[in-house]
Amino acid sequence: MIDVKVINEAYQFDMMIKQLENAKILGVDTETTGLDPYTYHPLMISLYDSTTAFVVDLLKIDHKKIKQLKPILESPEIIKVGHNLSYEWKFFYHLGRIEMINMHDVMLVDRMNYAGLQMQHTLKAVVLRKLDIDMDKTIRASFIDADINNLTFSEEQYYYSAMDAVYPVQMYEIQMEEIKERKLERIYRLEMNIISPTAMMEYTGVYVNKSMIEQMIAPFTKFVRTADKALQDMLIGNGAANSIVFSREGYRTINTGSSDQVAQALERIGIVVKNSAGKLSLKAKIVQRWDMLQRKKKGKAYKDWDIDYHELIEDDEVANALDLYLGLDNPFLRAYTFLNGARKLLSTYIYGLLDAINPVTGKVHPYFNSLGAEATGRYSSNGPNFQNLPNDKKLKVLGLGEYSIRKALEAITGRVFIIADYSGIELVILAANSGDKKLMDMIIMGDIHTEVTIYVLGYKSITQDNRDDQPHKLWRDAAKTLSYGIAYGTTGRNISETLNIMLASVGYKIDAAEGDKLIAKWFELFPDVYAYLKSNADKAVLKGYVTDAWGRRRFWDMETFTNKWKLLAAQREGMNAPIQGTSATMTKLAIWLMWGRLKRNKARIIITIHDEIVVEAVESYAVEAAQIMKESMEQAIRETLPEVANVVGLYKGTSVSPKMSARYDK
DNA sequence: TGGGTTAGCGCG
DNA sequence: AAAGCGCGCTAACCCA
Repeated sequence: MIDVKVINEAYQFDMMIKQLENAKILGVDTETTGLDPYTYHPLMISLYDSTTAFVVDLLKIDHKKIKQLKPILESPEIIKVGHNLSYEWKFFYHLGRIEMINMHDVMLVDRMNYAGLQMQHTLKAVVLRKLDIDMDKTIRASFIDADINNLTFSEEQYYYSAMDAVYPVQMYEIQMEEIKERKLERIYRLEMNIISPTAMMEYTGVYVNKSMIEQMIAPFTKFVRTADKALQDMLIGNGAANSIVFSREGYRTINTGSSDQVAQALERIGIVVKNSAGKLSLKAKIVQRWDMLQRKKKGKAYKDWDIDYHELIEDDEVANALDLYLGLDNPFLRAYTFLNGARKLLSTYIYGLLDAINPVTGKVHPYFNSLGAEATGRYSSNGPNFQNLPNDKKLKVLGLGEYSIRKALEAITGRVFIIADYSGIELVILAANSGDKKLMDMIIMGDIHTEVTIYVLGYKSITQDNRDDQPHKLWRDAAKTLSYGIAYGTTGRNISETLNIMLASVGYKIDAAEGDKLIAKWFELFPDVYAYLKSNADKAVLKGYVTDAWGRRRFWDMETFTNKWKLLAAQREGMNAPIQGTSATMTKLAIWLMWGRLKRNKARIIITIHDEIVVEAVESYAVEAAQIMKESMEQAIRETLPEVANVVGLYKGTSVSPKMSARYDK
């Protein structure tokens, strides 16, 4: 039985501190009324030094005393063990400006040790697997939204809070053993190190210009409403309506937000768009493919729709945008896909972003889950997701190019953003890991995509000088898609479908078999890449895991391989995982390196998007910060891809190019 | 009403 | 029938 000591008087707290100073290992857990440090109320701190479990009752202890934990939590001698420690990190930083170090996060370690196996990583799930203890969550304390004016804790609640610090300590040795077995020591250190910069990123947040976003509501709503009304009128006028519903807002035949309803309505008038499984689908890619094929068939069984948006729509702006959208020929599909795109931006990024603004800081504080993509090791972001904000091009295609979601993210007064990214890093990794000298040379010396355009697609008119002009750019984009597709384990069928759409305007058309030939041709050019990808596909299937440059592993449940499709999926995933994993490792290392060098009060890492790192720095420090970022990112390349160590110097400023971006201009 | 799933789409 | 990798979010839809 664990000895639990409740701390509710100051002298007890002081005695606890004395004892903990001698600890070697310390379990850490906190209880609060919510998830957001700026708005929640702290309730308890649980600490376990492997002899005593302390529970500090923060309803009774002065929060100023939390600062006394600083030497313990910041001690490099005492290892802090907990579940999802970025949460605890923010807690102690917020309440005591404590920067916890030397951590072992049982949640992250479990994600790393079982990457790809789709397991649960809650404390309850990990404790069940590692300690064979079933934590009873029904008795356990939950204090979300608790009314602190009316709150006292029961003995049971103290006990169960204490256990949240105890179990992680009991799992420590077991997990360390697993790490050793898997040879994950180096990745483990990196993942634990970046807990601090990750937590700080979340804590710092990003200022979002609220009024800039609010100004987008009216035009975007207009676009959605107008396109919706046009589509309704077109469906009704052409006999696709089963019923018409009148309301205060107007009339409608279907809910255009339902792709199912739209697909069925279109089916009624002979517009039957199906995916390869034969199911009705209105996915953009499927729609584009269908539209292209119909264009070819014109004059046969194809009904030519004579619809003029300008007759249906009063607003010229919307009608003009609809005229051009995606180059689709069919006016129904054009209206629908356009509507769908505009609606997505309005709901997810305009309203979504406004909802996410923190009432205390006025900033948005997304979570950055450092092993969110647990299969490959990449970060993910949520609440809101800052890794998929639409770029300006997307808005331009919709005819809303005068607005920008990304530009609404602004550096705070007196600071600037510095954005540094690895460009085309996945192909660099592919070249380095496979040892394919030819691919590496093409990346470094010339332009890989232009070369592939010439040698694989057989389009010879492109040169380094004309590559950005049409139609050459079209071909180069197709070559780029082919190269990245290959790194993802693509198939001939997929390549044929994708390239046929991309190159439709120049009359390009190949079938699946010809797609296979293109892939084979690509591999003829880069034979070492073929051998490398093949060996990873084999490893995934035969050993059940593959490794990245630092030994990061992705696993598969080999029992599922009796299913042919799961086996094929594992081979594709096996080809890609070491590439994505190495890229993730590289970016994480860069984050760790710059975190150690950037002056905390002058520069903060605020966002990471896979191969990009954004820092917010005071203007006078920006040049120095940019240099530190550049050096950190280059060092990260050298330490993850030693093969290219001598090469990096050659593309100083291109492959690693911190761009100064002064978004602050008030 | 509330949770889980599906379709579709945003990003690298 | 399934055939490019990795994520998260919204709305619709289904079921209890």
